[in-house]
Amino acid sequence: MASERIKEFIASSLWGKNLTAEQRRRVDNETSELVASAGQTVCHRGVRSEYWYGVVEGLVKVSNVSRSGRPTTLVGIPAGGWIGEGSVLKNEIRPYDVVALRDSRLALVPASTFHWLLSTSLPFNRFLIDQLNARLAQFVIRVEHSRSFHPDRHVAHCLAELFNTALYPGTATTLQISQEEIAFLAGVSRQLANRALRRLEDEKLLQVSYGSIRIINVEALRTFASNPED
DNA sequence: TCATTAAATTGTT
DNA sequence: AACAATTTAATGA
Repeated sequence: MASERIKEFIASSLWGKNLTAEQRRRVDNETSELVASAGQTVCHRGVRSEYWYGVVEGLVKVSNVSRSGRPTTLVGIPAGGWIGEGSVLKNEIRPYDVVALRDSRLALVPASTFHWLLSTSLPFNRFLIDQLNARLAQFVIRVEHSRSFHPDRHVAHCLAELFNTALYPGTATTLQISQEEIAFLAGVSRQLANRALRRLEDEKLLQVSYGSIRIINVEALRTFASNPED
């Protein structure tokens, strides 16, 4: 049985709020909670995907360590976001690690519950389509950026995605994250991330401080990512 | 509460 | 990648 905290999280989530009372009762019953401390791997690569994860508070990343030991972060998920539906849908071995970037609280929806929702709830399906579509758009833009070397734009885009209110309604304007992690997230060097952040601060799009950033204008950040004035 | 030290993060080459 | 500078957290008087 989920804690009050988790119940509230589900009830206010983009898909949970549209379930019937009966459906929500079942989800509440079957969802569990996981508290992860900073740096902890929530779910290891190579394990069969048993859960769909919701980020109640904190920040997690989906990452991969190459054979040569180089870490690559594919996507960051702040509070309010959901992750892991791809593997649960395909019932496959999880291809990536899910790691907590700082102390985080997660909601664990079992794969069986997930599939039941998929076959009974139209709003749930709608949410999944929106989520997958948003991810697709995110990666399409990334491919575009990877072909033209514009690290400032790219970092701006990655940050804007992190503050995407359509995907992560719970995200506050301030996020605790180091510049090093932002660099991993954007797939650029720390130097470039540092340079981009100060450029974006100059443009009054965000404010950087020790170990955290505050977004001042998400829309402008998005615009900057696609329409730089340089 | 304050000073000292270690650890984390940032700035620079 | 390496190093220096800065900020925060932890410790103990």
